[in-house]
Amino acid sequence: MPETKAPDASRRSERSRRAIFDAALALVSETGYAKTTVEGIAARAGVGKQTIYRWWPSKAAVLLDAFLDLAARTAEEAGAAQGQTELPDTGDLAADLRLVLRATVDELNNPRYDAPTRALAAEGSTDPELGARLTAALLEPQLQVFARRIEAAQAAGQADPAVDPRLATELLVGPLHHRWLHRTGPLTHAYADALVEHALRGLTPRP
Amino acid sequence: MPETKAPDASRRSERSRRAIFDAALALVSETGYAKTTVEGIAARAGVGKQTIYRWWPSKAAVLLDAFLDLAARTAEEAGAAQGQTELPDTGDLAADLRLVLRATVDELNNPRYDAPTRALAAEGSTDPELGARLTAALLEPQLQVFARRIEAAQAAGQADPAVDPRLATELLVGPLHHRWLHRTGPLTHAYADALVEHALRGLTPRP
DNA sequence: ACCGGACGAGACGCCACGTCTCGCCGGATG
DNA sequence: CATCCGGCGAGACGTGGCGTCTCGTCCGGT
Repeated sequence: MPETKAPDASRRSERSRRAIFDAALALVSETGYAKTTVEGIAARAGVGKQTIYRWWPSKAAVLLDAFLDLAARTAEEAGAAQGQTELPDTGDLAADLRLVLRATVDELNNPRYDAPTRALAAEGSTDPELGARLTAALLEPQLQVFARRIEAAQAAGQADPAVDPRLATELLVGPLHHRWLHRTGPLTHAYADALVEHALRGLTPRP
Repeated sequence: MPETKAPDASRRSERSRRAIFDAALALVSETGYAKTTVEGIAARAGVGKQTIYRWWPSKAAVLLDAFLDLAARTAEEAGAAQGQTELPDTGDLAADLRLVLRATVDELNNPRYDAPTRALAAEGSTDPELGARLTAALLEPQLQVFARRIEAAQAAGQADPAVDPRLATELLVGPLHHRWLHRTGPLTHAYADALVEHALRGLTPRP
């Protein structure tokens, strides 16, 4: 059963694909995700609706690919060919974590990223399939940056080897995302620094 | 300018209000938030659409009030007259935190709460006004439970008095919500316990 | 030169939205 | 007890986006 559908990807128009990405990101930034429609994206991109529905199942899927494309392009021009494959390691764990966490703060505060990220997080929390794609393509690589740096610190004796690097990562990123998502307080570099310090030191008083 | 609208709340039908809450929660649980419609809620509740639009601005607002009503009722039958005003204090900070965090885990794992909570979190992350109401009515009281217990621990010398109780709370709740929202791993009592331990102890190795 | 399939454009039925207009009914007032 | 006011259930209505479809057109590979 060939599922009655089989578009030929080799014939796909790169021009249309890019135009759709640009239109989707622009509309979401300008008018918000809720008011953005597939028809609107198609019109802005100068593209037929069918061209969108041929390649994506939903508005959210379009935005996800558009955002991944944006992230890949900005990452490419700002560093190595691939995403954030490498991580800083100056030998000072706290300093390195502060650096990356501050960068995360800046990213979440950037209006260009904030609106699409919120929309995708919202959609992903409701739609498990989209959420899985979002996590795998966007969130997981970012978490790996922290986890690998922490593993290196463990090997160097700078961090407790008994701690699961994954849990340690969530201890840093979780509060940050929580405060951002629920607008429960300001997202500042100072907050990122405090998070690093307390995650490393713990809350128990020192003798 | 009376804004051309002024429904008389004293004449409101309690019967219809409850029926709308029941219908909204049932439909969201059965068919999901996305497929739930205002028309569907009205039909299921045996109510005119106008009765819903007279009292709520949107589907999300209805669900929020319905969920608050549900939470208030279950909290009332399970404890004091008001919400979670009081918190356990056995003198053992770690044990008390484990208890509350495990309860949070159970709540997020309960399908009856999971679906509406996800929907509200999604809507609230996109709609700032609804998000503010959600945070104030639901999230903030829960965070206060942790914060107050931590403050008491600081007064008793069980926790570092220099740490902001609010930040300490986020250190516990943030990772939990993060893992739940992005389905990034299993939500278990063991995870709650590990969170408490590492938040208290920190990641730095002990000499 | 040909041919197939993606393309832009837009028509189509469908459905939920949000507004409106009916009588109806219930509980407050005189 | 009679009156009246306003929320009530019901549903009609215009609007607009959804997702599918059918056109020619155009372009790239054979």
